[in-house]
Amino acid sequence: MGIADQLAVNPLFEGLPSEHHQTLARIAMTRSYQKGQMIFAEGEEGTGFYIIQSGRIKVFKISPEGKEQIFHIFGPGESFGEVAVFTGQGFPAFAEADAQSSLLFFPRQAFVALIRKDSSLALNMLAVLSRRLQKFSALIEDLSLKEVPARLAAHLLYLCEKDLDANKISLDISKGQLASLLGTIPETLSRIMSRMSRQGLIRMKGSHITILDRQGLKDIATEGKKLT
Amino acid sequence: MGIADQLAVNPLFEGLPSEHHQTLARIAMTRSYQKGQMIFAEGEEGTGFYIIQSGRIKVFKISPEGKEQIFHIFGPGESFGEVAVFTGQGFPAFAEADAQSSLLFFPRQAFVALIRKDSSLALNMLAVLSRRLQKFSALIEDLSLKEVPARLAAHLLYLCEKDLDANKISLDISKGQLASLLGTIPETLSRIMSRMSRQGLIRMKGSHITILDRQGLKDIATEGKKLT
DNA sequence: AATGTGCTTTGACTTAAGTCAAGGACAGTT
DNA sequence: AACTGTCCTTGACTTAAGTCAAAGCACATT
Repeated sequence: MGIADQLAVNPLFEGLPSEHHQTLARIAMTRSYQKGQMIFAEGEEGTGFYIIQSGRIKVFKISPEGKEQIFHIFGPGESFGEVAVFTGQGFPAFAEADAQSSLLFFPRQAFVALIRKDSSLALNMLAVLSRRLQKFSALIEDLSLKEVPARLAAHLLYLCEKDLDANKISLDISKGQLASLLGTIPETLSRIMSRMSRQGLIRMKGSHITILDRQGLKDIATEGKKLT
Repeated sequence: MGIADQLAVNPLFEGLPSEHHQTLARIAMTRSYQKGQMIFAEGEEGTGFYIIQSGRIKVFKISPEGKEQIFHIFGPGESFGEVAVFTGQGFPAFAEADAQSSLLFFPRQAFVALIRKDSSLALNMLAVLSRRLQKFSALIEDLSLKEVPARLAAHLLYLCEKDLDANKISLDISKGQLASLLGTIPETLSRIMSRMSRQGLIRMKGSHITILDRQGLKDIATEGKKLT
């Protein structure tokens, strides 16, 4: 499959005339990254943005003490680094390959020129950024208004909806990373998971989690119900 | 000053041809709100967005226990509620007038039609949303990686830069609201402020704060330095 | 000046979550 | 099967920040 065909099925570019897909394919550059390799650093000038062809990218910040908050882990078809394109300021966070990854890089100038010509592309981009803003709102809400058990419960329910897999989840990230995604540390996550197991809400077996009591999790996630 | 003239100086609309300012003025509707009146609720369908002519608007979420996290307090010239316009989903938070306010409401359909015709408008909107995303990133970072003294220090330095007022700040919101903006509660904020006073970092007199030791605050805000 | 209402501060206490340190489990390699 | 490194779990302890309750202030109104 050529690059233009890949782009045609991406939410950012769907509904565009196919000659625009051609143009996009021409301005895009393929870049490969090893696991652990940095893609950009916080503050670095944003010369363009990325779409993931394959692999997985972690976007995060680090505290002076070295603690890491993961903002998002992006997979194939998703884009990141757009914000710097439109603010003209540096990247607001770090990005690192979490696995061997192949990315498409879209240089800022060329992309902005294209957006000027195609208002559908602009609207698609607005939709993508708006959705990200919604996600961030949810994360802020979680971090400041909810405790870790509630965040974990919500996340498990989310995973299980996404995978549609009845109520079996297999984590595709390490528990340490999950902790960072939820704004906590591995020890705390571990303790809370075992409390949930003890209460019969979930069953854990390595990276496989089965949800036993969906309603119970929902109560913890959204009502203020406590995990004893 | 007519509405079109106000719009011409708004960051969202600057650089647009003046006939577009006319069109925008025609589709905008003026709405007035009393202090404390709700503008929209979380989940409510987003039929358009708002620009503030005068007054002040608080955008926030509430936990099941009733604790409130303020996302942002918007003043004249700023816009809010755009996200729902582009995602087509409900508003992601509550908005309430924090003072008697006069707003311009832009209905979704008409505004999207205009964005289709004017790519500069689209780019301006992309810049506005991108900057908001940056702010949210900073808030997430603060909530998960920093303690309250660091957030407060950063906020004081921010206010003092904005006002340019050497190192005198006069809070235009209540301390309770400041607490909510920083993701904490009034008691904690109060204690930390008095610790900062005792250490000679700031002087407090009602809602007037003087920064005495800028570098000391900076160390607390960005380096991991502790407030004893 | 007196009264009341709504912030703000202070004190004593509780609690969620982080730290530090020691074991376990597990996967891949030799 | 034994080894090694990494990740995960558990326990004992510390700490930041939240809760509850009581004053203290300050400003507006009568």
